[in-house]
Amino acid sequence: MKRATIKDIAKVLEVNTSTVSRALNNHPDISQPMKVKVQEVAKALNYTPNLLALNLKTNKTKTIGLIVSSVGKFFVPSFINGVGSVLESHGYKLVILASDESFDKEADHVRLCCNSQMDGIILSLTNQTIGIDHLDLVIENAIPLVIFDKTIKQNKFSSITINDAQYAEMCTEFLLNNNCTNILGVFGNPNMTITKERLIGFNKAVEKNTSINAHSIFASDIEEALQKTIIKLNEDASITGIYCMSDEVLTGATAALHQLNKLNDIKLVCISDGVLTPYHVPAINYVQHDGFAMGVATANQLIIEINSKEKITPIALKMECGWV
Amino acid sequence: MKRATIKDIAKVLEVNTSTVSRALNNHPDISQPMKVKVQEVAKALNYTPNLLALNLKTNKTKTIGLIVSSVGKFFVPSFINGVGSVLESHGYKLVILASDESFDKEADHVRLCCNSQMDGIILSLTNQTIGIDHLDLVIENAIPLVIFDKTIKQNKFSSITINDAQYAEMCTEFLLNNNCTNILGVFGNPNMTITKERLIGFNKAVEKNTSINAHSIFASDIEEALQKTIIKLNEDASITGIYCMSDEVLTGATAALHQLNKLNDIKLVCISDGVLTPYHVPAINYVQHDGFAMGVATANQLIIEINSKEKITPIALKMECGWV
DNA sequence: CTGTTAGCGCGTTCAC
DNA sequence: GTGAACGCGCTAACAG
Repeated sequence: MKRATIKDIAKVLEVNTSTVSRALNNHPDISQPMKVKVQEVAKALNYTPNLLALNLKTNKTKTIGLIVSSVGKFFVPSFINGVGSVLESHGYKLVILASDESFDKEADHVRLCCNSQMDGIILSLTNQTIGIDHLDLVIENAIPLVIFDKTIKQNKFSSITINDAQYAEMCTEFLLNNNCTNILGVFGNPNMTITKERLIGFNKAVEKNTSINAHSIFASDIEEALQKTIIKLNEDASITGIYCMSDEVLTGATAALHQLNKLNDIKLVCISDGVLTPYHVPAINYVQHDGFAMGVATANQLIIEINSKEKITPIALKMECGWV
Repeated sequence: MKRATIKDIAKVLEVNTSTVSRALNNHPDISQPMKVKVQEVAKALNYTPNLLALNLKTNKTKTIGLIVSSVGKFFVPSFINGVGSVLESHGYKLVILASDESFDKEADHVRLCCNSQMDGIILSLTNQTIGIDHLDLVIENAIPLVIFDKTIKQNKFSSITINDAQYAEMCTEFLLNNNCTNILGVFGNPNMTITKERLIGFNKAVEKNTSINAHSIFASDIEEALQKTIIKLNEDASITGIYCMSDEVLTGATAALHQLNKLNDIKLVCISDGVLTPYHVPAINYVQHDGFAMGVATANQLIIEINSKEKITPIALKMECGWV
């Protein structure tokens, strides 16, 4: 049986479709008895509004696009859950688009979001992205867009991040305060602003104290972090503290320590989303960069911008992170 | 500037909208020069087709709904990437809906998918779901739906799973072959069919050999797995092998072994998506339940059913898993 | 209070 | 080869 439309229910009641439409939308002009009758027939016919027709009419889709390099193990899943929980309560759907660290794909996805008339976009830049000209389309179409976590310097869109340098510095100082005089910083992909910022914080802490010996390595995935950490620790056996900028590199570094049987000799500290980190043994100190909370904040900002009538001035929100 | 429509470009060329439409769709009836002119104006006006109007016309949305308990750390992210990679190449968008292990939410999301006229649905049941009556709506609307991983006995929809009992048995036998005579099985939420199946496999292996002592515990999250494993190991110090049915409980069990300092004394084996497991030290043997591959298979099956003209007879695909 | 009409943007008859 | 007209399902402006 084909899906019922307001036309069908209008036919049954021998009234006009617009009457039905207004009755269903509880319009004040419609009499109570009529409303009741319409409701009944609607229920009997299993009527549900055709959202596609509504979309066309209102030029809204109640859909948000989330463009992210990929749905990895860390941070992003929590972030998605955070975004999802907010969007759901506002009746928005969330479309996931993976850019796979390719700038072209990122641009494609942005285009897709615009062409599909999405009501908003949430974006985390790839490590290849060095400009935001590809987002001009978004501005032309007046689609609210919020950038989170991985961003670059810009002032056209709101961004939700943390103070990367500050927390990296905090972590590094923790090592120094724990009598580590020779430390290693394990960083992610060097192209990312987030990496550069965290490196700045690391160096800042190191430079405060001239007696410190510091190394740093960059790794784009777990395996690379593992290999480079092993090499570094073999080169310099006197390293006693490691700062990891993310859960991903932490996983590699931890495996390296395991393999070298140095898990109890070297102090670890990291910036982590805090989901798996609590299960590290020996216990590990970390600054919690809560993905869920950031997802919630990002989604909320996006909703604000969507609902705002006037053009909003972009904000740059730095979220607070706690020490665990 | 407002978005251009075929009307706008028709006005510029002083032709009818239908001419423009046909020209853009490369209809044979349209003269070559006209096609060229239309293309040019379209480009000049930055024209892109309004997908919303097309959706209404064709009753298709090029959108697939993925309903999953939540986007956790294990398996699901890889699965999403697998699904996404296939869907992208077919021009479909992927909407993520989290049911949060609530049957009501699952039913709500199914309803949403139907009302939004999604072209297909991919579903993993919550651990509360004991029937599929809430999917009748899907059948009425003739929307292709594929169930993966967490399912129950049914014959209305295609399902993509693994032979849970078989691989659980295989894992357990591995322990027995490694001289473990007292073993512990760590399982997930006991409501899930997947848990029951894996328990069956575990028990089957155990029962083959009467001299084996076996325990089993059930845990719905990492923390519970951690706590219960500790208790069990304290109760019976002679346990020398642990089978973990998933990455999640493995994380808890590993933490327990760490804490009890038994990591090198107890043999671990598990069914894992194989993303973090390779970094376990000491190395751990596992049957790889590849999330990405399952995502690809599920998406492919869904595409087949979407493209099929006739009603398809559901298949129940059991994917092969490799031993690592 | 309810009916009529028009239109969202596009594709598709059926004419000419 | 091109134009006119209609319809997808729904809402809003205008009547009465």
